[in-house]
Amino acid sequence: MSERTASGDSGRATIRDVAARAGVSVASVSRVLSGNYPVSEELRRRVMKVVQDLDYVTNAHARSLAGGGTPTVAILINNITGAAFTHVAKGVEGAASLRGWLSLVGTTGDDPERELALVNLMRQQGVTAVILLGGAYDYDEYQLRMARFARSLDAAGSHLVLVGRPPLEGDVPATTVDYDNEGGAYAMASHLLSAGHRRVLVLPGHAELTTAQGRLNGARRAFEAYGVPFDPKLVLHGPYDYEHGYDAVEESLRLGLDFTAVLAGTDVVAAGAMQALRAGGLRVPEDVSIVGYDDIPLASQLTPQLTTVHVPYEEMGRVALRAVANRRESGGGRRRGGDGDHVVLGTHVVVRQSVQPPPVS
Amino acid sequence: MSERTASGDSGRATIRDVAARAGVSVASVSRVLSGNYPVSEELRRRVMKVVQDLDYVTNAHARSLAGGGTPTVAILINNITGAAFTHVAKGVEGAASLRGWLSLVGTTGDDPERELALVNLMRQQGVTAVILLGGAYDYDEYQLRMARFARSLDAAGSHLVLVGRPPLEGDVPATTVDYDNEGGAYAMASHLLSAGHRRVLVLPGHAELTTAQGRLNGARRAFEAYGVPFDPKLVLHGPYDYEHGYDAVEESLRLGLDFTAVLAGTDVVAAGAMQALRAGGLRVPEDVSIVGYDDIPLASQLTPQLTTVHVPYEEMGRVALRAVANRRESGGGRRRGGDGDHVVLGTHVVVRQSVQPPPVS
DNA sequence: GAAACAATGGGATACGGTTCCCGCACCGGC
DNA sequence: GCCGGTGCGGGAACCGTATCCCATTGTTTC
Repeated sequence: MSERTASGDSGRATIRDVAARAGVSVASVSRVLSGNYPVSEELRRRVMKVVQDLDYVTNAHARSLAGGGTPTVAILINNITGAAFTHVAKGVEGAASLRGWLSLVGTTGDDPERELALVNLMRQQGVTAVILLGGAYDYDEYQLRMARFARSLDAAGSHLVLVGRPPLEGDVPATTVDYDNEGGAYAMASHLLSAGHRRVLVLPGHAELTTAQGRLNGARRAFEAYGVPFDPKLVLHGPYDYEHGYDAVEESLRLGLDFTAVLAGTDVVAAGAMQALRAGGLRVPEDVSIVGYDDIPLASQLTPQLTTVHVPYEEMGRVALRAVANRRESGGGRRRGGDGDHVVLGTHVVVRQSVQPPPVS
Repeated sequence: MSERTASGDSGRATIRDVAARAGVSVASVSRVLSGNYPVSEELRRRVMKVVQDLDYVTNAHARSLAGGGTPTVAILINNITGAAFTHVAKGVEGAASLRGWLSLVGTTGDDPERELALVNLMRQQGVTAVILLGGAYDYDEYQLRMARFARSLDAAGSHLVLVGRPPLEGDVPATTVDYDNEGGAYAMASHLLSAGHRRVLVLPGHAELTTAQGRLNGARRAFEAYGVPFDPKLVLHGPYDYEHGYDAVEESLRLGLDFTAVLAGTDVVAAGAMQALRAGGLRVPEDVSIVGYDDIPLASQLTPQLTTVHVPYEEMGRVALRAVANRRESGGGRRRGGDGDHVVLGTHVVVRQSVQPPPVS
């Protein structure tokens, strides 16, 4: 009881403690626990007994230093409580733990500094991949920044995955999992147009956000396809939140803008817009129709239930993780430019109750 | 270029590579990077130059093996996309990264097996604390199970934190961060009673869930205090989701149950209930009043805006992390039973627009 | 019956850092 | 001019595990 193998020792038990107590070598304990080496039944029993007595678990840090270790993915997200991308996180986490992988989570809060710090922190952790969630701001510097991340992670044996943003230009070692953003917006706008709406208030989101740009483009293309003039004065940019939806509609009503439908950039914005319409004495959808984007649970919980664009967020998360896993299994070779580097998932309109033909004036 | 210090080497650069390239010892590089040892300006420059050239980051696993390492907390949650407890996660993560700590996230999906597996996985990772989020099922086995977790983590130098559930009985090394659940329900029910409601449909949640039990008890106590008979037939148990709220109310209307208000176990349940009332041709709050619990963003986005109980979820997360940090700084001594082991945060009613006196019949 | 072989356990080393301990150089004071 | 002190850099011993390589034992084959 004088040695450091004393069972009452503070701190956690080591593999040496187990070996000593079971009267076997350290190597044997390791082999019993790994299970990838022939071991006699007698030895296994002896070791497992002690493992349970000591409530021993292997030290993950030591294990990964020595070569093994559980793969870990880092999920970087703007805001955990955000509506849509938490579903992506769920998809990633679910697929990861299905394989016994771990998930680290970091929130960037839209702060480039924090983003950089987190990427480096994750690089230190030796994560298998860093998965960046959510639309990006289309600044000039952005492409360079991401390319730097990608190369940096690649050099460290890790990998960058972009989810929900456009792919990087040039020969950059990164994977992108995207959805047909513009196509969804096109379909959604077409739905309004075919219902007879001609003057539509568009709330696409922040002008610099890639997501918003895509949604606006899709809508505009639909108008062109229908030969309907697209009025830029009916486009109001702003953040993807309830307040913006409310304020934008309230302001539009105050200014007496003429519109019979609202094309909101997200379901949450649609919820705010709907509330403002009601506050202004208008009925939805009898007086004004309204559609959203994302198809989060909220959409089917509003009254009337919201017609919106379904985005397969959770599936995107699963796809992202699968891409990482495949890459790892196939040796992570330098087979860039092939498929698999950029996956685009489809979107579709979910018709509910918030759209009607415009009232006859 | 024959040695493994060659710069074009695959895999990440090591501290040895940096040392060799800078022509200094490994110890010096470590000291420059740690910054906790006097180093000449000349040496610092030489080392930092190489660090940047090689884009070197220290290996977190090696570092924590050797003693240092960034503290990491594990957040275990039922469902990332769940409404209320993601805010706790946000609070934890925010407070953690403010200190440079990392957050691991795992989802249990209400599966005890997965919970156990995750706790062990986190123990392997040597996390500073495991933070368990969300109400618990009050099975007999539960207390024993948690006590085992607590001791197991404690023995490994880690610590268990329970958030949003009642504290463990007996001398167990765990910290609990709780909110005044029953008090909030009492206040909420009182609000309905003082508005004149006497027959209230109560949807507390699953009967076995500690959260639901507390909310039901609070409501019952309020009825007693007001001298109003509490009708058990008006209590419907079920999951905390939109569908349950909808179905429960629909069924109640079908059965012709007599009530003038709905006391929902959560805001999401209230949303479902509200929808079902409308579907049944009833107006809210003119015909039936309705209240929720949690005060998630959804509450103020419903029409009418929901009167509910505010629970300081994000703050609870911050408090949980602060408790862990304090414990760590003060040596994590065995000062159990003192304060700080159980923190209870207050709740309060947020009055909005979903409550009116009952209609005169 | 001896040799070749399969099965299984042990010793030693490597993984990439941190930190203790020591040495060297340069300084001022008596 | 010599000694003690101070400032700073290097060598080496760990941290806890996986695994390579070798030794031992029991078994099969000619």
